[in-house]
Amino acid sequence: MADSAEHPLRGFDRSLPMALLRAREAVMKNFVPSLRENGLSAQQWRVIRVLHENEGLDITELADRCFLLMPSLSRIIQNLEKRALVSRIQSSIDNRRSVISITTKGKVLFNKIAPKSVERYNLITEKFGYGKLELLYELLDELIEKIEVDE
Amino acid sequence: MADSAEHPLRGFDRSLPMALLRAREAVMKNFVPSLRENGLSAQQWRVIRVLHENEGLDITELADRCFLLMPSLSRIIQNLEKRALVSRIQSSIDNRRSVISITTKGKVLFNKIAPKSVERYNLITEKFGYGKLELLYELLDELIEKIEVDE
DNA sequence: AATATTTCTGTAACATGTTAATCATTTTAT
DNA sequence: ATAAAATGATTAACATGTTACAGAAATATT
Repeated sequence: MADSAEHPLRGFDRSLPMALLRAREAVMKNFVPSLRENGLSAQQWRVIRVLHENEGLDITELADRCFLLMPSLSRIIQNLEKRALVSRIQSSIDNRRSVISITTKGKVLFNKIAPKSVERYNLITEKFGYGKLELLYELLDELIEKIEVDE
Repeated sequence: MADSAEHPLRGFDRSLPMALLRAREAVMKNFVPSLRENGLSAQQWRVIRVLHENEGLDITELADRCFLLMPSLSRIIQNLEKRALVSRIQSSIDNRRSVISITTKGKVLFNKIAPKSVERYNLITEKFGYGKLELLYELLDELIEKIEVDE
């Protein structure tokens, strides 16, 4: 078509960031409360989850995988550390670096919550359709990829 | 297929909320800085934009259209009001209600920023393709709709 | 009319998002 | 070996996200 240059500012309801935000909220709805029942925020759950998948990460690596900025993660780790859900050990090679691991208590909590996450995901898959979900993933990945080329 | 019930917890990188968040970040990247140059956050821009489209909204209505929670919006309006970008008038019919409008100064700012938003959107449309973008919108809408049925 | 309930808005308290600045510890350059 | 630059992590400061609570005004109930 190549008529993209002629479109005026799209109505706010139809803007791409809003559509993505609304979809995300819809997906997360009804899962956040069950996290709260277990004393976790969505972001804290992300950290727990990533550490369960991959034990022993330095904070920079963890921030990258959790898609959290360092200042946020720094505070989150302090919080989780106080509750003994994660532990921190200083690297002997590089004194700047800390390595974070999930504790046994953290793993127990993970195993308690994980089934609810699976359940939620299965419900969405059922309602929306497996094929469409896969298509959506592909489109989102491609969108990100194309946007980030030379940017 | 109907095998949706058998999937274990998806790898974190591949979780739906994360995919949506990453896509949103990619879309917003390079637009937020140009907002900052004009002294606005992304949320403040949302409010300005919605008020420009639709002048004279009470705060509940505005929160709904901006997809912001009331406490956040309450603070944002106070901020924008101090800077004379929006104005508030008490409803004479219902003393609880405030009606918010964009000021002339707010409109000037909107007109300064809007072209950059259009430009950004056109670039994304060009890189990703108009057809795929429309497909993405449809999928996101359908996802939201199906999730929110009896929920 | 008096009371109870709902509605609109705001505040409180804490967690997170975000940019900038800081500090200590490497690593690199000279 | 020393100064300069880069790196890992934290803190500062302010805006926003989020749940709970509070207050005032309108509406419904009795």
